[in-house]
Amino acid sequence: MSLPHAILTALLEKPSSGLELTRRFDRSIGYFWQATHQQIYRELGKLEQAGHIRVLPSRQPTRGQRKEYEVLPAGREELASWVDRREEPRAVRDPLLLRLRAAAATGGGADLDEELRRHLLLHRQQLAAYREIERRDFPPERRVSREDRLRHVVLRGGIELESFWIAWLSDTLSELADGPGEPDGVRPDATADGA
Amino acid sequence: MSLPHAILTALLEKPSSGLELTRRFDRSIGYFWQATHQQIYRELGKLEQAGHIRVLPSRQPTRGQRKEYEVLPAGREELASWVDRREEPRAVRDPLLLRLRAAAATGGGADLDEELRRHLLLHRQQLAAYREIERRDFPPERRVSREDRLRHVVLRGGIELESFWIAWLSDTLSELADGPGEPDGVRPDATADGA
DNA sequence: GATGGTTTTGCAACAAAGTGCAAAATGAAG
DNA sequence: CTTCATTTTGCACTTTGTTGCAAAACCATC
Repeated sequence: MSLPHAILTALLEKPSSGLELTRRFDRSIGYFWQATHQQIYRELGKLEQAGHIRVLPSRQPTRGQRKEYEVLPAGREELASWVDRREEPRAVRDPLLLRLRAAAATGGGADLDEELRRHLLLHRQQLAAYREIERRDFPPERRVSREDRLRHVVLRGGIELESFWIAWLSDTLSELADGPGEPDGVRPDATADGA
Repeated sequence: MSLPHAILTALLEKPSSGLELTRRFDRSIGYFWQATHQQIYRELGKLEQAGHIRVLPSRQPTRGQRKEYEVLPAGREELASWVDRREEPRAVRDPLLLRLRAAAATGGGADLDEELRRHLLLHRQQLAAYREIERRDFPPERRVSREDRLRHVVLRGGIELESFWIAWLSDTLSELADGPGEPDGVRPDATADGA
């Protein structure tokens, strides 16, 4: 539902071929909306048919030939109207939270800790990547344009989301680590069944 | 991918009919994984065929007749093995962040503020709901079971996620509010083209 | 005991997202 | 100039999620 808009945004920032778009979805845009090259090509086709984008230069062979796309006025308008639309906040839908709940229900999840630590590491790496981008692209300046501010707050969103995960994972690990505290007063010490 | 596991978890916590499950997906479980009743019935059918759950008592008419499901050992095992599986952290995929970026690209988004404030309100309400659940279900006690701890950290996850959104939305609103600061030194005052 | 509303279950069609695979062009190596 | 790997594009299939609608049971009322 948002993929076409993600693509329009990317193409507005810079006209690109399908492959370039794919690469850009592995960086910037993709940090907030992922897509494989297959999805992208499919959507490019639809957007072209809808008259929202067009192929840039001359050659028009069918396959294997690079095609650069640019956004047409209709596409820009569609994107602008999407921006102004009202949409309900996306509800949380996270498998990890669900898995913890399932662990509570089954009484299992012996080595959840390892998985949590693994996620913690990954989120730390992602946070570092975002911080690096912020350092590079948003040096502390006054008088920045509205556009720059928008891009910056989006990045801040990514940064704070990663920070949230890191904090939550850390809390969760320590909460599950100290004193498994069984309901019946049993104090299982180092036995591996704390999980 | 996770829906069957969400259902198994819910049924482990308490055997239910499709309709009861639907209601429970509007509360607890649904806070982390949403599903409509149609999805739920479809999935119940699959889970039954897979031998993961079964209809509880006697009557077996076809339609309109209430059916209570319970989890079978095979279902519990499937769930437990899912808990122990490794899964990559789910990447961020949020339309609102994307929309801000689109606003930067189109130069539009005149009344984004209103939408941001609306989301802020909704997240505050959700946070209040979570806090209420926490107050009711997790009074400050020592010696809680591992299961309770798990359920509690999941709820904390929800609470902190909502807190993140509230903080980010507030920051974003104030960042976009003060001095639109155009790049060329132009200071557009109340003119609506700040967007 | 027919009628009409509500509850509970479910099918069917569609839309969006994810995966596997291959065709046309391009370029390098023998 | 043939062969082979690589680049770029794209089709086809599958799964997952969403929406619209309806059938069977159940319940009340006339």
